[in-house]
Amino acid sequence: MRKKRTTIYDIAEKLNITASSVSRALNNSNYVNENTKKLILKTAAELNYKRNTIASNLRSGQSKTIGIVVPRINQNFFANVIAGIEDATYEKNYNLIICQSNEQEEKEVKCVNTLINQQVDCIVISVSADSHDHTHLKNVIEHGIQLIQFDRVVDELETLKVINDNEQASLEAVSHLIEQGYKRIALLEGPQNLDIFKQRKAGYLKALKKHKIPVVHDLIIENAWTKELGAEGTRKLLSMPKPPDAIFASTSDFSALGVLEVATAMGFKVPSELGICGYSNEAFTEITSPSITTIDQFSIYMGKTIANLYFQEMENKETEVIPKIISIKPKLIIRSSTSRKG
Amino acid sequence: MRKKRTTIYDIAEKLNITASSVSRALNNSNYVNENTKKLILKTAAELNYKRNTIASNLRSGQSKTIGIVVPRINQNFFANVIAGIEDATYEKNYNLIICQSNEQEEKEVKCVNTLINQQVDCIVISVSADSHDHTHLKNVIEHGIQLIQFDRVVDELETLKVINDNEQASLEAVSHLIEQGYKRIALLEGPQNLDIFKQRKAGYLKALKKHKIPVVHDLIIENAWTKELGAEGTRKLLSMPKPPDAIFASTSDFSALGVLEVATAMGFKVPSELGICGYSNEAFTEITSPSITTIDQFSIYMGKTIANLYFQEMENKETEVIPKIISIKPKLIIRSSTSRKG
DNA sequence: TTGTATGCGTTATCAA
DNA sequence: TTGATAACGCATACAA
Repeated sequence: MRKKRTTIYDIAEKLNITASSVSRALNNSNYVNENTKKLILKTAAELNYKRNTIASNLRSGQSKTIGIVVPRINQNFFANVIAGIEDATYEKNYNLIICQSNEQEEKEVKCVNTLINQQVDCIVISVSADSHDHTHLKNVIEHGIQLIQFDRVVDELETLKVINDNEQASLEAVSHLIEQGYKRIALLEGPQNLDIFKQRKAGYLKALKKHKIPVVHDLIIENAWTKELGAEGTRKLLSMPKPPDAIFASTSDFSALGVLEVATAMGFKVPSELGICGYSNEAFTEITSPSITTIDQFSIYMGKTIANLYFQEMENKETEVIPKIISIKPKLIIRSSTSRKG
Repeated sequence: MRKKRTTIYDIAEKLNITASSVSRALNNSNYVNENTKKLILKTAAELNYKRNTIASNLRSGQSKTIGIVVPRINQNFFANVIAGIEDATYEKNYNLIICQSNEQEEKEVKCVNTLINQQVDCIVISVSADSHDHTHLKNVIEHGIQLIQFDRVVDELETLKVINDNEQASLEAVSHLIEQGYKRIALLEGPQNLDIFKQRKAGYLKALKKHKIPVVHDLIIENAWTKELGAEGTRKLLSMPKPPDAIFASTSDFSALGVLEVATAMGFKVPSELGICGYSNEAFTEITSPSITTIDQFSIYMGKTIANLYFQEMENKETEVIPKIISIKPKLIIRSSTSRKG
């Protein structure tokens, strides 16, 4: 069923020249007669010739392909980062191979290996939640493949990194809550083996300390990073004898949504009796009632940054000093769910 | 910087055998001594050998890669379809190359050509809004590459297709509105060069006809397929001397959201004075107030269906009759924005 | 069961 | 400016 494709030999044969000349013309080399070049290009178009990138890649030893591994493709943040990367790489004729780890280390390892097999030039990864062993990532480096971590990074691995300043963002969010007069602020935290969640917690603690508010450990709920878990944690919190007057869902807006739903169901008024702050600026946070205060991570921009970082690193090998870690400052988006003053 | 990778020759050399034996062992051929096979596999692991998929693909003439072209990666529906495809193809060790056309025909053509160059085995595409010429798609077929269209398909192109039954879904949605007592039902329609939007309009017209409601052309708003355009159309509709009592935003939930915002701002009560129905079951439709009635397209399932369709088609070449078009019946999700009866 | 030889389509090097 | 040839790494038909 697969018909034979036109190759440079077909073109050469038809024009009574050699494949080398055809190859040169197709690559716009200067060492071809202008007229034969035109003729070759014309014939190539007539024969509907398409370059065999695989053969070309095998010969040249590079694939012009970037591999991406994310926990889930269809999560807003990741989809946006990928879109950003695609945008920036498209112009340079790079391809993207996308894999999702489904938050499982085992699948993550398989994905990474596949990408190594594929001879990708660069692997961009945000590690999965249950990722603990990192030999597969070291392997990437050993194979001479550029490794760029983003968002969820493994700190001890010395690679290029593009991250959000999570601690600062959390600090600002919690400070904002305090300024709004909230005094018992609860934290929904994410898996602490992921640095991003550690940092968000650190920002929370820092804000409390800065404002001399004591840390109440009962107000910190572990592993509340889905809507359901967020809801569950909220039920617990709001049933306490002294419930919190604000909840910082540091894991995600989904978790914050869980908070909002439970709070509303339990008759707590938002924001007057309970302040809510999420994380990620998912589209829906703007249209809930009340709308949810959250933190924008500039995800598309983050993708573009990742791509450009790679290109820079390629171009100036050892000629320029390149920052190894790019930290993007997220932005606190203040909305109704935390606005009880002016 | 890129170190030399281990090849089958390195393994062969080390074990004093030939590359063919190594190749056979690595491919789990039966024509290798069990012991040497074990030895080879062990040595391969020791040397951190990774198969060069590019070379392998060049040799075997197939790439085990599926190319995907969608208007936007970070749109919920497409992200979900891709996630579904990834899920189903991952087990079979297929790779995905993802491109976005940004709704531009020119970029779509470039994407498709890149994928042809990459020797992908299959191209999965949902055409962009301004797509008119389809020679690039015919080209895919001419190159012996399996072409699967989904959602936004070009009808006249005889390829495998996975679609939603848009007409039926719209018919049900509008019928539901009528049953709820709405009498002047407006339609926000999408670009009519895309079949999906034609079909949705057809469903709308069919429902009116079925219930003997006359078509009022002023109630049909063209090209209202973003939140902004939906809002604009709604302002127009609700300013009419005889405004509609329901709006079917057949293009998307975003458009429906625009309707809801404008309606609320203009003081129309939803659903009592104005019914609203969207399309796609975006996550946010569940949490607006009121929640929005919409149509679920089973996007992840759609992705899996696409992948399985490809595998079936590959396996039973000419042995079985395969349906060329798979139509998935979307589901009407009735929520508050249209519920004014018991 | 193993080895030999060849080709997949392209490009780089060298010679003409 | 063009042509001949080798090489990228792997897989397979054929011979041994």
